[in-house]
Amino acid sequence: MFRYDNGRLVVQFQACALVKLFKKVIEMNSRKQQVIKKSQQLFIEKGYQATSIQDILDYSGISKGTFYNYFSSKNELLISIFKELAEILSDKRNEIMIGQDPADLDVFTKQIELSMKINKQHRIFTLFEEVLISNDPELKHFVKESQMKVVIWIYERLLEIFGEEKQPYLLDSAIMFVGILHQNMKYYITWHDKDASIHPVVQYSVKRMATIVEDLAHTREQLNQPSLVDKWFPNDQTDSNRLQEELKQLLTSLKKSLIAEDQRPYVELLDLIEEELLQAKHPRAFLIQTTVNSLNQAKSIDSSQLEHLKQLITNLLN
Amino acid sequence: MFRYDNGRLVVQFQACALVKLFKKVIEMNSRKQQVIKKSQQLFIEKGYQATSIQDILDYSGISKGTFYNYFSSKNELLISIFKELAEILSDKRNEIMIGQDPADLDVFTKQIELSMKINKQHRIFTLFEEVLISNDPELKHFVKESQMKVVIWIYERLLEIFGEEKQPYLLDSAIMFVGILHQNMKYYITWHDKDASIHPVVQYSVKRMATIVEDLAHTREQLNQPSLVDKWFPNDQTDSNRLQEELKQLLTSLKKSLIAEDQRPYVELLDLIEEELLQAKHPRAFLIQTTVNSLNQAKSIDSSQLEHLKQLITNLLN
DNA sequence: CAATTACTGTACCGTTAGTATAATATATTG
DNA sequence: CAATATATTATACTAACGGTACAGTAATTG
Repeated sequence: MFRYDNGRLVVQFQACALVKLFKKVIEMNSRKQQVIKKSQQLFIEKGYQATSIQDILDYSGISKGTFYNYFSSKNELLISIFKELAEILSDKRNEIMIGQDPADLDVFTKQIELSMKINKQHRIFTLFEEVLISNDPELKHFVKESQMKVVIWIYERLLEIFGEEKQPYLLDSAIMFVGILHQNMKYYITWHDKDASIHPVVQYSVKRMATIVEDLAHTREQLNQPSLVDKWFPNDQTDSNRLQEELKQLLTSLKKSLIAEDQRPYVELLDLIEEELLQAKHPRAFLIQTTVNSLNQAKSIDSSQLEHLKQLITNLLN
Repeated sequence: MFRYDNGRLVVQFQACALVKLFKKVIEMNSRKQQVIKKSQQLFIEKGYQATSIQDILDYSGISKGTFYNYFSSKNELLISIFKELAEILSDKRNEIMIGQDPADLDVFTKQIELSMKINKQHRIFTLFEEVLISNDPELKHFVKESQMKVVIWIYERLLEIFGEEKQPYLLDSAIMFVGILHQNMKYYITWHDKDASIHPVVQYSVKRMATIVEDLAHTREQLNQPSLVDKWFPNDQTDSNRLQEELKQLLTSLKKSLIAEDQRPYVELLDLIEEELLQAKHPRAFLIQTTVNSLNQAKSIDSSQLEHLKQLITNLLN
């Protein structure tokens, strides 16, 4: 499987074997995921505070030792859950964007509606609120940053939708949109049927936001300068984030065409690239490079996309 | 002090003596208030969860037995604090309204700004959030109801400001205004100087809300019917609330004129009426009646106002 | 097979909210 | 003033929690 060619290490094997190797290296599977899943269920049912570690142990069928082998604390478990959900959310949002006009307000509405659905399912708001309190500064910071990221994502989408000329007012609009949306959701859910579609709420909220954007552009009133974002998130971090977003979008699009062509194994390869590149603390360039090379064999991936992918990976790895 | 006149019990004495009697009957003073005050300080500094009961005992210099004699639990203490703050807020809001046009948007802005200031001072948002989590259903319900009351108060103010013809859209407007305001506050505070005036934020938020109201009236879009409020708060309760609000406004106005005329003792009498009428579980009609009667001697209170007061009290007591 | 690794079980620590109670101080009342 | 009632203290206690420590066991791997 490994061999030297002119002093350079070369790895060659089928996609399947590579997948196996990766799965082991990345150790993303196993019971840890199970524990996350189970505790997530418990948190949804009972809430974070109300769920004791003993509950989690009983429900997942592991011992305390194992738990603290996986997670250094209950809070760290919660962060893991949040991160996973954020990943899912981001993936699905990108999926919606494929082949669509980024400036289409309806696409944005669909993305928000989906986010709200997942939020509702997993009680993310409740968990966030529950945590904003906790004494763990790390956890607090994580949640605050997550919420900030949501605002920034919306801000950047609004930029695509309303264009550069509205830019000075779009950070304010994003902030207020989040407020409108959450508050509307809250009361709509308490007053209407719990299983009622949230679509009207989202649509209604988006419309209000659009009105606000127009109004702000007209009255030229501004509360927060969009440049404040850079202050909070250092430039290189936002740059990196942007690259990550771009990569994710590209990957989702590639995956879709692969699935359409019935070339599933390659999808797994893409998953593994994403995994190693975005999740691992120290991505192993060598493994990623190998995987990308083996993508050459996939016919449904055209060379320009592959070039784009390689470019993104190089940028992300430096 | 007591004497019988034709078989009817009559009480006659000066305002001062009456005040003393009341203070004892109502037992509102004493160290309990001190404990509330001290623990409030601790909650502001350290947060609710992070403040242990032992901290409160040490800081207020009482024993555990006394604490649990005053409050049945830590949560109940928190409710006491909330109730007191709500009282203060309501008082100050009414004070602002005296002699002003209820339809003036600037008056509303001032009321909101003041509420935000007090909220900021006492970290009410944080405490509310901190509590939304707790497992105590009573506490949760209390907080939710409090937030709902804020929305309803805003809704009723908007009704005064924008008039009946906008009524169908004012509940939605109130809900979204709360979202806009809170969200704007949150990011404004994190990005700007902590001691910066919040006036621009409030003004900005109110303007957006006004835009939304106009837009809704124009597009005729509605998410929540204002009648839903009655569903949540039974009619008699909202009626009672309205009476209470009216009483409070009248009292604040009376107090102001009394202070202007330098007749302080009567102010205390009014305080005691309010105390007994709105706080006590079973207001003693007899005591209130007596107090009101002794108000006849105050020259700065005209008879029409006194009649109004008597009418309100009768309505509230049945 | 041997050695590393993953996992279990149990006992333990410090802290927390809340209970119980006997002793003591402070008011109230006849 | 003295008897009584009430308010307060001090202390010891319970049960639950998050988290630690560690010796023993099962599974995996080269």
